[in-house]
Amino acid sequence: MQHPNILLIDDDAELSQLVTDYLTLDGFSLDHAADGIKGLQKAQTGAYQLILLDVMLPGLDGLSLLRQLRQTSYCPVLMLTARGDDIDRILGLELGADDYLAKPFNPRELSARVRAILRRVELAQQPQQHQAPLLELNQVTLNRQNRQVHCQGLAIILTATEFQLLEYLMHHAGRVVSKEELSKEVMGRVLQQYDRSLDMHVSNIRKKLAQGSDHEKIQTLRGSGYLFLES
Amino acid sequence: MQHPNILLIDDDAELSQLVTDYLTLDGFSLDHAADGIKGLQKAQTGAYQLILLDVMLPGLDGLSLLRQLRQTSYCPVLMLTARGDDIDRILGLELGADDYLAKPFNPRELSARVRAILRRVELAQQPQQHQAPLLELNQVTLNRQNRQVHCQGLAIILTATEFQLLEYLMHHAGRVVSKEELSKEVMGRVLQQYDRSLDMHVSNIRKKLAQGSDHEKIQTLRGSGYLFLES
DNA sequence: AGCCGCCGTAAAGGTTTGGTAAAGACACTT
DNA sequence: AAGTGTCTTTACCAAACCTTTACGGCGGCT
Repeated sequence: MQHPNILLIDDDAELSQLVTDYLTLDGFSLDHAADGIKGLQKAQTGAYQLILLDVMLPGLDGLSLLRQLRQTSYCPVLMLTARGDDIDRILGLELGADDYLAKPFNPRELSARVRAILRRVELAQQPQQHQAPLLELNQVTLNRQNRQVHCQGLAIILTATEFQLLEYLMHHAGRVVSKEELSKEVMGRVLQQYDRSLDMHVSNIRKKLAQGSDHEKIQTLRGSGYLFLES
Repeated sequence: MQHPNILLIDDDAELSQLVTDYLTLDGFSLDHAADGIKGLQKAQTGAYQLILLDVMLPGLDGLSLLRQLRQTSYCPVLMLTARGDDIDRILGLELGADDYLAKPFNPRELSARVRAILRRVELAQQPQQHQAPLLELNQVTLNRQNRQVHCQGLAIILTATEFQLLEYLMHHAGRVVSKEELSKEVMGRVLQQYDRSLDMHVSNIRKKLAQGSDHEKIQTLRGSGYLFLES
């Protein structure tokens, strides 16, 4: 990657300028947002390889922003904290920050951490490298970039889970995907007996897709799983 | 792979228990070693699909262990580091760790990274694809991917059990397969006296295949079993 | 020929699976 | 505190499925 795009979300103008200057010198492209609302909007465009996020923010605090962002994006996030912030909470259970740095920090250390995260992400993503941003199959168009789905031109509004589920099915179109696999890969948990959550999501997706066309798209193979039909 | 085996090498008993519990819930089989020496011995058995390795260890530190392991094994390794460890050195060129995670970490992130690594390894091994997705014999085409069966171009709808049964017979075409074997392998139980279930399934498969062609495909060897004819 | 055991299969019976409405749980928003 | 959107759980139902039952055919054996 030649010039990784980094989004800096911080309301301290002086610090922001410093960070921007330093990281630009190190070969990164910086973009900046000064409050949480604008920051979230920019972050959700998916245009960045990494996000530097201040915890203390006007508009929308860093932790809330991260939580919301995580519903739609796995973009790596490095948190900028004040000394004394609850580190455990930031990196802890429900939130998925990748690293943190306490202010005031040494710009060289920031740069080193940024590079470490980017290297890690690159390693982890090598297989999926060339993932098409657009899936188009059986009258259904799924756009990974803006997370929009259309069926015969009609916009379909899906929830985060529904989108991921449909994405997984379409990505493996023509192949039967077991409910176990779906549960694990999409919802991140092992399918338990009597867990009907997955069925509900499929049901809801079908209902929504049916608005655009009455042609069956997701086939049930009783006892085996679901299959997205290629036509 | 049903339950990937993971070896955890860490001397922190509490953390080890936590990780073991969490990953077990996620469908992994965990084994544990509390010091570097035992860890290396276990790792070298080659019984694991992935190794979680703490850097700070009694007996033999994680980096040395990794170096020694790498002389004989390419098993993927995820390093568990303390914050502030020299990430560059861990992931760097000479040592072959696949990823790292700084303590304290989010168990969910650990699980996600574990799955990411396993997926990557699985992808890399796919070229050898031991299971052909398509079986084609005696005018019958059986597609494992989309679970479809055709006979002379005509689509045949089979139930899950029927499909598995036909798959097994076709996979062993030209050899007589005993009813005991079929019952065990396909329906997962030993054949009991007066159990006619298997016969019924065969009967139903025959009936469905007959829609596509009147040529006999599954031969009965009275007292011995069934045989899928190669032509 | 007559008997016995194995197999084919129609039909009946019982079980499992999946679709879906509705209610609950949870987090975030106003 | 009430409202909203999302995910999960509960509950009911129908359909699909598997197994059992029952009867009949056929082959080998005496």
